[in-house]
Formats: sequence, C-alpha cells, structure tokens
Amino acid sequence: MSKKTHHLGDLQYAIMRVLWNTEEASVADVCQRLPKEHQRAPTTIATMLTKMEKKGVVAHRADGRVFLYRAKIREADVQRSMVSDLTERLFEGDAAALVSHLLTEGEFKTDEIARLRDLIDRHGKKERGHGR
Amino acid sequence: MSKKTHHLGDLQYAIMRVLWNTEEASVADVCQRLPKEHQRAPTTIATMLTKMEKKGVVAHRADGRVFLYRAKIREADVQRSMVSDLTERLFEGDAAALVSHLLTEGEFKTDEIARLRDLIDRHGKKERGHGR
DNA sequence: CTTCGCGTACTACCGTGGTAGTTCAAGAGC
DNA sequence: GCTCTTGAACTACCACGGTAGTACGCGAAG
Repeated sequence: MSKKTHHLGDLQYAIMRVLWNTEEASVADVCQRLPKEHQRAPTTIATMLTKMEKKGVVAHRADGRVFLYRAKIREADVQRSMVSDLTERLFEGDAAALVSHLLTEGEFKTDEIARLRDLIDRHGKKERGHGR
Repeated sequence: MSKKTHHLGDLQYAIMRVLWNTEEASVADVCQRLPKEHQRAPTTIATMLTKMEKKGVVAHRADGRVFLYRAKIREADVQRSMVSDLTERLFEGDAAALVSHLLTEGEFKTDEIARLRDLIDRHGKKERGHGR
C-alpha cells in the first residue's frame, strides 16, 4: 500500500497542494486556487489531472456535469519519497550529509540555527522518552 | 557566473560523479567507472555526454581520436541548486522545515542525532567566531 | 592496399511533464 | 426547437531524460 515513489513535477505538485487544502475541487476550483505563478489554461489543468489520475495520485467523481477531484496520496508521503530520492542521488542516502550541506552552503539564517538545535533536542528527548 | 539552476537526471548525475572523481575521462572511462546499476551501452553514455555538453555542464577536448570530458560545474553547486529547488517546491524554501521533516519521518538513526547536533554546534561556533 | 576494430556522429524512439486548441455533449435561455 | 455557454474529451505539440542502433572515418593489422 502506497509503496511506489511518487515524483511529481512542479505544476503537478502545485495542483496537489490545492487538493490537499480543499478535499474536493473541480478543474475550475483548482484553476482559481493555484498561486499566480502556476496559473494555466483550464484545459491544461484538466489534462494534468487526467494524467495524474492515470498515475493514481488523484481520483474523481462526477457531481452533475462537473468532476470533483481529490488527492489519493498524502503530502507527507510525497515529501518523504521526493526527499529520500534526492538524498539517495546526491548523498548516497546519508541524510546527515544533507543537513551538513545545508549548513555549509548557508541555507540557514543565523537565528534559525537555534530553532534547529531546539528541534533536534526535542526529537532526541522524545526518542529516549517513549522507548526505542 | 554559474547562476542557472542545474537539475540533472539520475544517469547524468552518475556521469558527473565519475567526472568529478577523475578530472578527465573518455566515454570508455566513464562506462567503466559507472556503478553497475548505471551501466549503459557506450553509445548511450556518448549521447548523454553530448547532450550534457550542449547544456554546458561538461566540456571536451580531443586527445588523438578520443574525446576527454571534464566537468564544467562543481558538485557543490549542483547539490545546492537541486536541494534548494526541492526545498522551494516542498517547503516554500524553509530549510528548517526540511530538517524537521527528516526528523519526524525517521530518516535518522538514533546515533546520527548526536552527530547532527555536533555539526550544528560546530557550525554555530564558527559563525560567531569569524564575525558575519 | 584492404580490411577490421574502435570511437564519434547522426538518427530514431519512448515516457512523461507541460501546454493548449479543437471537438463534442448537455444544460440554460430565447 | 435552436442557439449559447461551459466543462470534459481528444488530439497534437514541445522539451528533455534516457536508450541505443546505424553510419562513418581513421588508424592499425594483414
């Protein structure tokens, strides 16, 4: 169940984001709710949704004449598979190397470092807290 | 100066990795040095290299009858642009959110957490150390 | 000189993301 | 009933990663 690695393109991810925020949406709804940098012709969105349905990432039901689409996969799953894909490719699956890269390439503003350490501390505590 | 965002495919990245490790390599060299999961027909590699040259990520010079290819971009640059691409798409550019995702999705083994905290500590000190 | 092998060049294809026009059908309005 | 609007379906492209066969040219072996 939900094993395949879902790599979505830019527009596809933007469409998914709309669906994740709205449960069900028609083509027109999606068009309206897309951020302006992803605005496309309605036919483009419809085509994309059809292709995405063929891939199994969305499903639709008919409500009168319009189709209502909904996401079939969870955002966290897509994120996980895309992130681990990249980690595999770029860092041989070493997630810590990815973080190291983020640090040395200056992807963090100085004040974020503290927040980061906090995140890790909390996670470490939770890990030790409830066993395993 | 090296501004464009280089997104390389799987095979292309594997080829680049060979070039990053060897300075100069012929098509045959690349074929030999590719990990077995990326072994392809020599013509495939040659085609890829030609396409990659057109994109500007590699260059070649003739040595007798053979072409010696070399990387024109640095690995860190590709990593940076691919990672920040993904961070942008999935986390609105919030790199800390990416780390948080890695933590909650269990991408780290428990003993890596310590190493991680260490990385961050060292980085924090260095930051404060030499100004900026 | 002729042939053989190797290496590059050219060409062709497939899959998929992306883009959108054109067509078709069904309900709304006259 | 006939037209107008609107949404879905179908079709057609383009770009690019990936894959590899075929053609060609050149130096070496005979």
